[in-house]
Amino acid sequence: MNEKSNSLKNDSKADKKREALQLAKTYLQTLGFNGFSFQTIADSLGIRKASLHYYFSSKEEMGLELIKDYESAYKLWSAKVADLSAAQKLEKLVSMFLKISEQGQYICPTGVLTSDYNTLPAKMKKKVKDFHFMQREWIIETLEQGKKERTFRQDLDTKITADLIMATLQGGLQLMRLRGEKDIVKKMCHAVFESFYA
Amino acid sequence: MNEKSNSLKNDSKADKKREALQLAKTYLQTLGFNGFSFQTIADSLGIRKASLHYYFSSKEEMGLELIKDYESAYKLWSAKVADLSAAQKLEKLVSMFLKISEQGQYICPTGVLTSDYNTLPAKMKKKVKDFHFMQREWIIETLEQGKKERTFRQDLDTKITADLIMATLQGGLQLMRLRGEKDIVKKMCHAVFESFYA
DNA sequence: TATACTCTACCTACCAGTAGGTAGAATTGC
DNA sequence: GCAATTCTACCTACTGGTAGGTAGAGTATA
Repeated sequence: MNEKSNSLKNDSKADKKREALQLAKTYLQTLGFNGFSFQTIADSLGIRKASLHYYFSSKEEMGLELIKDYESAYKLWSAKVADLSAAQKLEKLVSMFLKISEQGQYICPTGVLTSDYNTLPAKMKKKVKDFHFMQREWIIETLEQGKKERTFRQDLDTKITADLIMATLQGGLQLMRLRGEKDIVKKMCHAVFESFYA
Repeated sequence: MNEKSNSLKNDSKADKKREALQLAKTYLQTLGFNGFSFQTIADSLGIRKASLHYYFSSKEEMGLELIKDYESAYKLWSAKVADLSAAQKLEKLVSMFLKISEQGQYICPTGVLTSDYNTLPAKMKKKVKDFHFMQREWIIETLEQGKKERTFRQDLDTKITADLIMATLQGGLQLMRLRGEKDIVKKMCHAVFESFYA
């Protein structure tokens, strides 16, 4: 009475919420936060819009969970690359963004949320900022690691360089969307990274 | 009945349309194309929403006129700097973006429209692309000018560098919005431009 | 009087969110 | 072991509000 019914029900329990969040991520990164609605997700999921409110009390809350998801994914990722050299870490960072861009019209979550920033609910604004500073901190630390490892120039301004990397990746994905040429982000990043080396 | 009424009415003739377009630009660059409505503009303008349809048959058409405006402003600007050196031209380009960023929460029009791209009407998508390629062409030519002038490195890849400049400016303004630090765009650009010189 | 401009009044479609209900599974009390 | 109850995972039907857009009347100016 459990083995069999489990196989039937297992996937339609609490991970329907996960499915919804996954869809929301797709829509967020392709259409922006104001570009999709509960209806959009409900239709894709095959349930009613009202039922989504069973999982998320409001769109704002769904947005907050979305960012929390991105954050924990980033933390997981950075733990996985923790033992690499600074140069390798940056290479992996670019790969991650390249993977985003490969999925067609996707752009990076922080980029979308920054564009939509002024229309976002207050709590989401704060979360977006926090997420940004988290990513920035990681890049700064990685650049400092590279200086200690003597692979990066000692006079590298890690803060400005971190901003530069973020802007390049964020802006790069957006150019990619417009032009469809998959390799421009890679080329751009390598043009930037060149100047780091000692 | 004319002298006096003129001073009162003069500005409310055909340039009411210009006023509307100016407001639309503000809203576009702060809230995105889906972040404002005819209602928003009508309220700010002190007229009814329906009256706006006298000037713009649809929001799509208003969007198209908006981009046309940006385009002609860009052409005017590039004509004005035509006689400068390549290095000076790039400096002026940065100044233009800095001026945008100074107006608080403004980001660059191409950046916004790229973020909203997938929700845009077809004709607007095409216009956005055209505008992008126009800007790109200008930067490529300017970089080539700099190579001829022997101020820029001869092995500079003008196409990739043009993309890099655009991504940096576009992404930079977006970081600015999030962080509020006005000088990061300037610093980032100078960090990039450094590597151009011979 | 003609035309330029703005209005009221309305439309349909969609938005986020709420009220209240239900089938069935899980848990509890005896 | 079985009935009473509660919880899960949805549902239908609706609210108030906004979106883009239209028809046609009213008003001002030349």
